[in-house]
Amino acid sequence: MTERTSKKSSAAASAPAGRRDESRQAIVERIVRAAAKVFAHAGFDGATMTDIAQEADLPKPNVNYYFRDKLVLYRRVLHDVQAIWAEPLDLFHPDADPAETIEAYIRAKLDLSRRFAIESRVFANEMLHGAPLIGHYLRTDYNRRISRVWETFESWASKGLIDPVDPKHLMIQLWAATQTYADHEPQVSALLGAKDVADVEFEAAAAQLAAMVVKGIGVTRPRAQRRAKLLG
Amino acid sequence: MTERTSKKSSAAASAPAGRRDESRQAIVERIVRAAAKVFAHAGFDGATMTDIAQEADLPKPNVNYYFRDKLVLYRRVLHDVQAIWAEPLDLFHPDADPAETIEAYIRAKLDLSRRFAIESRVFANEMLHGAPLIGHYLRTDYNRRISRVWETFESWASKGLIDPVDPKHLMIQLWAATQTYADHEPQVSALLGAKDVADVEFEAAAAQLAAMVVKGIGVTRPRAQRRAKLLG
DNA sequence: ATAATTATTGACAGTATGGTCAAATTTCAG
DNA sequence: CTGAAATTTGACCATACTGTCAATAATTAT
Repeated sequence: MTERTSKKSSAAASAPAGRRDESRQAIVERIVRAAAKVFAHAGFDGATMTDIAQEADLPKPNVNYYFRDKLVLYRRVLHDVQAIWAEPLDLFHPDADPAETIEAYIRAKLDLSRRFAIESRVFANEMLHGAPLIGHYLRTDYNRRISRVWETFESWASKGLIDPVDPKHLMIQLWAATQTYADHEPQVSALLGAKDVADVEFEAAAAQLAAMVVKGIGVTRPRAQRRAKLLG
Repeated sequence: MTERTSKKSSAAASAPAGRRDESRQAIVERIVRAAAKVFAHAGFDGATMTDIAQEADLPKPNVNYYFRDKLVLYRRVLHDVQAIWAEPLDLFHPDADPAETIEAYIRAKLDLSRRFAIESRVFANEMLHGAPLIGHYLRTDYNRRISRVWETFESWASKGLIDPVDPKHLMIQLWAATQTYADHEPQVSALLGAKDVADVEFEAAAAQLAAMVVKGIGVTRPRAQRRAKLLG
């Protein structure tokens, strides 16, 4: 993810022909970061290239040099965002422990909300506007990836480890409950009396949500014992 | 909410002096509805007055005749939205039944998501952009109104009717879990294999969420009996 | 009827924004 | 050192959008 100097066709090595690749990477990343910030705060239409350039501390045409137009830049941001958010789904395995898995998932999602609040908002914005760009991804890759989750819940239910629940609604609701700490920050902060998202007690949120869900879907819990056996 | 012909200062009655009040009301409402639709789909910056006018089937300057500028129109939309969403909070009373109340709240919120998906998205958008306009409302009126909820949970917990939970996190998470059906429609639809929000099984979503929460926070349930007694 | 008030609408001015260009400037290969 | 490729940047153009205006029409009070 850092080194990408792929095909050095002949010999020599180093950069393609005109500039230190390192700096280029750094600049691109700086622009993407700035763009994410601006997009998150203002939405696609509200974000101006001037704002993004300013945030990246670059003259405006320079941004256009690295990203042909605003849409390309937005796509790039969205791509990065999407990659971040797909990961916690992989926690679900048919033979994983339900309580542990659910708790880990909730913690992972809440952790992302805390650490990547900006990216979360970009994603939410895209969703709110009908997902014109990532709609296809949702209906293909994402759906494929999450099908593992359905299988997992089916397996758990058939083994009697949990109540029979519709995992789809559960996952939708968990997604929402965890994202909201980033996406609805003003409301969350107002309710909790916190200054901003950095000031929120994520640990408490995670613990309570996990406990409620685990208990609420009737997870049977041989957790402590099994864990002890496996680890010690 | 329909009739509003308040102060007819002198006698005669009817309109102020130049036009049928009825038509005016209707037109204003048409504009607001159109604006909500466009704002929900495109956000404040993405929405153009031209789009709004077109959606309302009016020439553009006519919109500006009824609403001085875009911001005033947006404020009006936001005001209506906010009024809709505050209501379900009033379900919470210290001596109400926890299971019934929570279930009713969840159903009410999900029903709003279904019936007022557009308005929900306008609200979400405002929140996503830092709530520049309703931030103050959140920190004052809304916070005052929701304080009743905290008292209610405290009362329930002290009576041993529920586990001791932090109602703030619970309400935040419930809010999110119910709003998401409107705000993240593309994702929800993709997961459920539904065409759109109208095609979603809200009944299943509500029932499962309510059951999970009620069980998850350890609500003791004399519900069926008490209810039977009260109703005859 | 007549004047006053309210509403409608085509045309337009002012501004903001996205994206381009061409002239520097820097970097590197040979 | 020299030329080619890459990069930087100020100036600029075309477009889109907001809000206004003035001319016109509809409506009502007197």
